[in-house]
Amino acid sequence: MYRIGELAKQCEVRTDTLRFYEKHGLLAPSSRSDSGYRLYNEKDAERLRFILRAKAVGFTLAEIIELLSIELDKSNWACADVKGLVDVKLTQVNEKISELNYFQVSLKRLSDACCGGAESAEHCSILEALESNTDNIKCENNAHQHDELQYTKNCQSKG
Amino acid sequence: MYRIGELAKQCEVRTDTLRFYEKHGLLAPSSRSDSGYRLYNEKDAERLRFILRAKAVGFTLAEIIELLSIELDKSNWACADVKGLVDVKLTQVNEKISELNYFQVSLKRLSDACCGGAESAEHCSILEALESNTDNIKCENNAHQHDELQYTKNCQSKG
DNA sequence: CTTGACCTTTTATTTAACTCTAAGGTTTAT
DNA sequence: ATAAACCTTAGAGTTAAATAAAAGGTCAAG
Repeated sequence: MYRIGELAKQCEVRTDTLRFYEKHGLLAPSSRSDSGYRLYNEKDAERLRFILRAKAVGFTLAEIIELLSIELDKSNWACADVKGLVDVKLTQVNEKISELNYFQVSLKRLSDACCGGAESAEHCSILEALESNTDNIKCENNAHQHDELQYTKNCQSKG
Repeated sequence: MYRIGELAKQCEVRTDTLRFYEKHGLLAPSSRSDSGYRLYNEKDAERLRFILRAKAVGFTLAEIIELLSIELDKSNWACADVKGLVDVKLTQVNEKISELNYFQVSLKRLSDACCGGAESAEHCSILEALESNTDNIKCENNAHQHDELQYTKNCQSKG
């Protein structure tokens, strides 16, 4: 039997987190001491590790509650149910990755167009792109005179 | 001059959002009507479009406030400052992508190990992986008997 | 026997970016 | 003139997952 602090340390979470999980129906200690302290047994600890593993692959707590309800009643669920949850999450993750990839490409394009030097931002390609249209970035090539390495490298490659 | 609803429609945001931006210092209408209605001019509209473009490449509102303060006082800032903001954001985006890629790979591995059929979840590879260790997934190959296509395809490829 | 670490509870705060509600004033079209 | 559509304000609610704070009880060591 572990007290809350012991289980928390073992699984590298905070005691707050364990109380939070209890309040939200993810994990309750199987007993209490005479003085009201939470007492977790090995099965509780396993359940916590299940939760943490599910979190580590991207599930939200709400989704983990679903997984746990299946886990505790496996014979009444099909593989299709479990795989369904995974696949829905996979789709969400892929969508988020797509969005971030778009950010990544856009930011990279902005960054590459800018010399990044000590020159005044008056002709900064980044600001100009945000002023008009991100899709059509002009390099600040001839806008300010300098021969900074990064600038030369970036802007010459744009023709 | 646009009233709030007009500008909102033009830029495909809600009036609530414009009031929200005003409260948070991103965009204030340059004047008010006699009856207190917000009146936005073309410059205000440009500023809103700047905000929306910055949002579209992944900047938070707090970061956009920084960008706007540079935009309004360009000559006192250097390209390095602007590019710095972009590059910091780029790093954050890349980190987030890495995390999501890890989720993606993990979920894919879970999904592929599971037959996804109508069989009982009692031997579901996904649940078993979450019970013990996500890194070492066993296929439910011989655990339940069936010859579902997906299952065969997935699990045979694992040897 | 007291100090400090640990435990209890309830309630509030955090972050981001809105979104909604309530209660009421204004404009426009019919 | 009246209904619909629009505008005003202040303030509360939403989501996710904790995290913190306040006020107090418990336990082991010295």
